[in-house]
Amino acid sequence: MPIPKNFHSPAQVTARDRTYSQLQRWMIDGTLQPGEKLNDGELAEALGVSRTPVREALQLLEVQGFVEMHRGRDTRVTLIDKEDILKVYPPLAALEALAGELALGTIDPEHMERLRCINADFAQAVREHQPFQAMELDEQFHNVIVDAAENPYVASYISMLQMHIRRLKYVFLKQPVSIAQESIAEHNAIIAAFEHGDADTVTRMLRQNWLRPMKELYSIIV
Amino acid sequence: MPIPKNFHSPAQVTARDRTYSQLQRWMIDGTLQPGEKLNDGELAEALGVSRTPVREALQLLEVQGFVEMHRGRDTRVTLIDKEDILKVYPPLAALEALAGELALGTIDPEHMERLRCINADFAQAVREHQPFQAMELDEQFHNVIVDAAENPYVASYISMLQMHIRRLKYVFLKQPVSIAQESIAEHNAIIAAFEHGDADTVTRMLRQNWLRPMKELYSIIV
DNA sequence: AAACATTTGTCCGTATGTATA
DNA sequence: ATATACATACGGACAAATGTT
Repeated sequence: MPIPKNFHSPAQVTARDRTYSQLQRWMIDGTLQPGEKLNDGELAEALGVSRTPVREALQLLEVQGFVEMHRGRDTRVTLIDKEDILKVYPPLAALEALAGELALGTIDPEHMERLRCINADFAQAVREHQPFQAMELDEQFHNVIVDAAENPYVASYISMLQMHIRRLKYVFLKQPVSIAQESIAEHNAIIAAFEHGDADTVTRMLRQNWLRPMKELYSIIV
Repeated sequence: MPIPKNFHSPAQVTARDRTYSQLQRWMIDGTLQPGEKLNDGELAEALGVSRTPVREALQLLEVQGFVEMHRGRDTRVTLIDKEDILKVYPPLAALEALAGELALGTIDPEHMERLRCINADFAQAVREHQPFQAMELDEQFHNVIVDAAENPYVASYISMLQMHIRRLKYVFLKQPVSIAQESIAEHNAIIAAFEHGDADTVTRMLRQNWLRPMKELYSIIV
């Protein structure tokens, strides 16, 4: 097993990073509910670290819109409502359409193979009614396109929006939503459009592949 | 002068916020050059605060892509090169096009009046060769549309990308760039398209109003 | 109206990690 | 290879601000 020489050690994950990841997970899966008050001292004790890394993690989460900090008053998980669904998906659809457009010029055979492979697994997960697996594979499919686009500004914002969407799904549905059949065909259409260099179809399908689930999710909620 | 009742105090600006704003300004205007090493202790002394708010400010700037922190090694202003111009503008154009699309349903007469007013001032600033004024008014014009769109996810990312573009302009040109005449006409076309509810023209012109300056800036650089 | 309780903000000392001699 | 210098990460105490009794 060849190990890269510059394997700059696993970059010892810091207390702040662990705290950040854990708090984000808890907010996404609903362990920390929207509107819930966060006491940095309590969190520090619960996580076995001091207040400093907790505070730093909370500030990062504030920038991302997961928490609201009120100077001298309190810190709370941000509230969400049904309408947030209609606010989060459109920018994601727009940026993924852009990513698709950019990827047309940089995508290589290896990327294409990954797309086909992931979509095959995705189709199987849908057939076998494994909603969590399907959701993960759906995200992986889109991440291949984002990777191919080679634009860090686009990539970082897309991943942030995906985290918000995860929270919306978990909080509103309490469980992974079963993904519609249509996605499989849409993914295939996207793959074919990449093969043909058809920019218009790539962007249109990528948009649709996000906006259709948005409407479905929105219509399910009370 | 009517003062809102819930005027939650001037929100006493914290040391962290001051530090954050100041460091960001310095990175944008080139006082802190790309690649420059940042010592939190030195910065703390220079700004008259302790290391904590400096560290916190640096972490926020890291998330935004203005600095890179290497655990136990150093913290530096991120490098930029010519190609970054081609990476920053497209997502901004895509999101502004989306903002325009969303704003079509929410824009009101007051917004329209502000657009006309700002563009008139913008035209004057261009005529009188005041590039800095013109740049500010150009940003204000676009911010009206973003405000009207009422989507915080879109708004926050657009403002971040605008900061990056400012840095690119300053660092590469050493001075505000004189904005092309075309922008005035494009702004008028955007205003007219809003009046007619012409979604296609709104999105197309907003895209063009960013991508044209991108190409100009890119072609000017070495 | 003033003192109190609570929570966040800041300071600074120390520990830990990284690179160099 | 080990030690040393330096920068960042963390911890705990103190200060400031806010809302309440």
